[in-house]
Amino acid sequence: MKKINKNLTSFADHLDSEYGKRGTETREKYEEGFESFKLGVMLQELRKEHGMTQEQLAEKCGTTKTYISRIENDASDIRLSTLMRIIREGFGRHLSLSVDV
Amino acid sequence: MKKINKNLTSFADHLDSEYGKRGTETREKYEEGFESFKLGVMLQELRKEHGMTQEQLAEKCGTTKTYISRIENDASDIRLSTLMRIIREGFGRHLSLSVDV
DNA sequence: AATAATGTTCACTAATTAGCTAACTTTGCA
DNA sequence: TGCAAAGTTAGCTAATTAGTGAACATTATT
Repeated sequence: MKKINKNLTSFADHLDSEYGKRGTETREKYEEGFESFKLGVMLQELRKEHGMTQEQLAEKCGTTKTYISRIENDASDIRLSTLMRIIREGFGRHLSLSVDV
Repeated sequence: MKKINKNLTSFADHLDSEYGKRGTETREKYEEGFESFKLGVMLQELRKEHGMTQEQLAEKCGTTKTYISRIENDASDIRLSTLMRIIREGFGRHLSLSVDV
């Protein structure tokens, strides 16, 4: 079950198919660790879709493969500005934030 | 021109109506200051929709009105985990991230 | 199997957020 | 106008991210 709309990498969709809809047990379990794990997966997926190595991505957004690895493996929290920079400089894309119930 | 879907506060929609579609001059100008300004607006809107004061919001998510004010006025960057905490604890909602072209 | 490429971990520093209290300012209302 | 509530700003400290290079580990490739 992969992306339908190529123009939008919806992490919500990814979550739904990967962990079940919100409210289910597996999903709730996931939500608890939300901050500590989804972002790395999201970034790694993006990076691989773009066929880049960590080092190539790092160069594009002015950091190091060390840092990229840390983020992908959730060894660190991240500033919003840094996340946006990686997505913008690294992938030429744009981070959208939305708040759902 | 306000929200159509009450279940989703789409910031992208907000931006479109407020600053024009991406690519236009006003929007590009906005995008440049992206990190430094939209988040505060988004949080303030949310807070007011919930009829809360900064102090009430602060209490709910374990911080101070001082900090909420700083974020709303973009006097500071923010950690992703902190943003999520505010939205979760403060509004009982959930931050969604997506990456669009 | 050996080598190269890719990715992870370690150790450290510098920069920035987050937390806290108090003072100050603005806004709303009696 | 005057008071109270709400919001902003100013310092300061502690905790954490971001940046860096080197060493180590894993994965691919020949």
